[in-house]
Amino acid sequence: MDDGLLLQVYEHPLLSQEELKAICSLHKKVHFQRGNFMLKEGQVAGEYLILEEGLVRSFVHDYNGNDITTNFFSENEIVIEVSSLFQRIPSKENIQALTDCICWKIDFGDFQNLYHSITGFSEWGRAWMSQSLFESKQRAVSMITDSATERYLKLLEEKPSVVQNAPLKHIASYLGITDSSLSRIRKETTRS
Amino acid sequence: MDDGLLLQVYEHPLLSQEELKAICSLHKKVHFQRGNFMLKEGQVAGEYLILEEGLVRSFVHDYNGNDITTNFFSENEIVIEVSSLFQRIPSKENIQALTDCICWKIDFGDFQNLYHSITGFSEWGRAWMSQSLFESKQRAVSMITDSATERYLKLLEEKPSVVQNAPLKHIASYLGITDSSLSRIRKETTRS
DNA sequence: TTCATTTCTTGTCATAGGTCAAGTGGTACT
DNA sequence: AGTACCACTTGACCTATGACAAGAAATGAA
Repeated sequence: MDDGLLLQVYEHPLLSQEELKAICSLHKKVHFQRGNFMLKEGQVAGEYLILEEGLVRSFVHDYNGNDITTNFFSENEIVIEVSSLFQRIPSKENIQALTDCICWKIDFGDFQNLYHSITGFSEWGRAWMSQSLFESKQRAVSMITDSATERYLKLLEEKPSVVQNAPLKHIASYLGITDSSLSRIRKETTRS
Repeated sequence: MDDGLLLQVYEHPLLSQEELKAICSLHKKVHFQRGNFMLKEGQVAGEYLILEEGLVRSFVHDYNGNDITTNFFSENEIVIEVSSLFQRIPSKENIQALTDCICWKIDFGDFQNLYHSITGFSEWGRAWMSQSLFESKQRAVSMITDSATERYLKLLEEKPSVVQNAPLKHIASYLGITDSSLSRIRKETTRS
């Protein structure tokens, strides 16, 4: 099994080589085509994915039916809807492949067994989730303190592959602006 | 020990009465005076609190030195800086009592012992954290889809005690607007 | 009670970004 | 080749909210 990627994702001081092997062996390779949904709102997530290749977004619908991109997932990242997976409730979010994707999948049941039998794994999981929470809070603060242009430039720096590969309208809704505005911002910031 | 509050907070299908007792017995009552800091940026959190009485806020500083309130904690809520506590890193946030407070405190070491010895407790913790993550993501979406007035009305509905007890400037920075704007919004929406 | 300080309100004016609508270029299907 | 549909750009105008500044009202300390 070609699991270099997984070893990197699960790297944690409390996890031994044997434990890592056990964890990795429960992942299966899966493919998604551009446009496919990994999770649709209303479904209960039964697994999560580790993205080896491709670009993914999550989004919700606002009351006007417009969709708001809530996150982008790039290579080496965990693609997951946490509330649905861990609280066993229907997802409010959709998760969709923006390009063809290669992923490693692990089922919730297998995950649970590891989580409750390997101390280091539950530590890893908690650390991962606290990092996600931190990033989410940062996003909210950025919406308050940064201008649209600053938010765009930050995204460009932190996830250049998103800016290069995602349609402008998805990037715009992620940044909290209209696509017209993003088009103007891009024009301004490119001309240098 | 008067632990009705704690029993309510730790309510979870996988936790037995004995386990709940063990968990509650590791909490100690502590008091804070209005204005006191429960955590300052730069410190590593060594505990978390359950708020029995009072009102608390967390905040960060933006690059102009202004502070941005990132959250309010009301009675029965867990007052915590997740990243610092679980990743053992210095906090970027401050946590401060807005009124005199009565809390129940549990130390990180005691928490860890429970977390790794009681299956239901690690499930409870994960569920709690995934709920926090959900709320944080909702906040980011609300910043995008809702007007300032709508955000204010939502806060009023969800946490009326905050609107009644927190200074206007903290509420304003939490909502992502200036205090002048909030003052006008309040005037508009009150006149009914 | 007085003075100082903070909190909140209100006014005027400025601006980032929204709305709506038209236009261009690309891609896919028939 | 023609048609339909996206994705993106651009223009003209509008609006919510910010910036700044001056009061008023409340709070707290001496």
